[in-house]
Amino acid sequence: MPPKKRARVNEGAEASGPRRPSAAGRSRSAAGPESMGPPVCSRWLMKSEPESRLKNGVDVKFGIEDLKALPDQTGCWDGVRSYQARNFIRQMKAGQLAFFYHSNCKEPGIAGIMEVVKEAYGDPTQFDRKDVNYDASSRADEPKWSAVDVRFRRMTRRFLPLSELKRHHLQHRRDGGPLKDVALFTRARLSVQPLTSEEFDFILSLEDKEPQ
DNA sequence: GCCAACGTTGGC
DNA sequence: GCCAACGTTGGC
Repeated sequence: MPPKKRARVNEGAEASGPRRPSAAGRSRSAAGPESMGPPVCSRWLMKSEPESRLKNGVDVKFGIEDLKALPDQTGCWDGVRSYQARNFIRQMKAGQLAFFYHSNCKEPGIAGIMEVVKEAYGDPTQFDRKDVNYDASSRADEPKWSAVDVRFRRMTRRFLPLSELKRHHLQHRRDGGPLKDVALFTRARLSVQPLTSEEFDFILSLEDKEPQ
């Protein structure tokens, strides 16, 4: 789910949820340089719906223009209600970049870039009875769901349509290119997805190329 | 608006 | 702990 309109300045007196002490992120620790395993992901793709749609009578529209319009161009990415997506939210580090992806709309694709400005904390909407994403089963002392704050960085120089990304994905599956395993196509319904910097950089390089 | 893919739930 | 039913996502 996309974030709400709530503006949220990154500050907040350390009201964060549980933080892993250090977790050492992805470090393959003592293993050799090339030990296999999940790729290191320090970039993200986050989906949100730019067109109006009612969910329980509430409009869930939140496109990149809506993020841009918030104070400090910063918003709380709340409402994520899938464990996989939540776990990615919890891995995010301040300063990391994410694509803003427009989903469930006339032209799905990547519209711009944002930056994580506040790391995971308890998603306030899970405790808000009036919120579409209220979760009666979540306990205040152990919030089930997490949110991050993100700040608009810039629009991509052109919109990068899903159809174009898919063409590259299919091509790369044949020739081993950078998008061969990209989560957008291998984990279709995941709303918060990890990207390697190789994937991120390749996608970004498309903005200066002809739509083709 | 249809429906495939896929995650979640709950009976057993 | 399996797996069928169910609900949701999201492209088309």
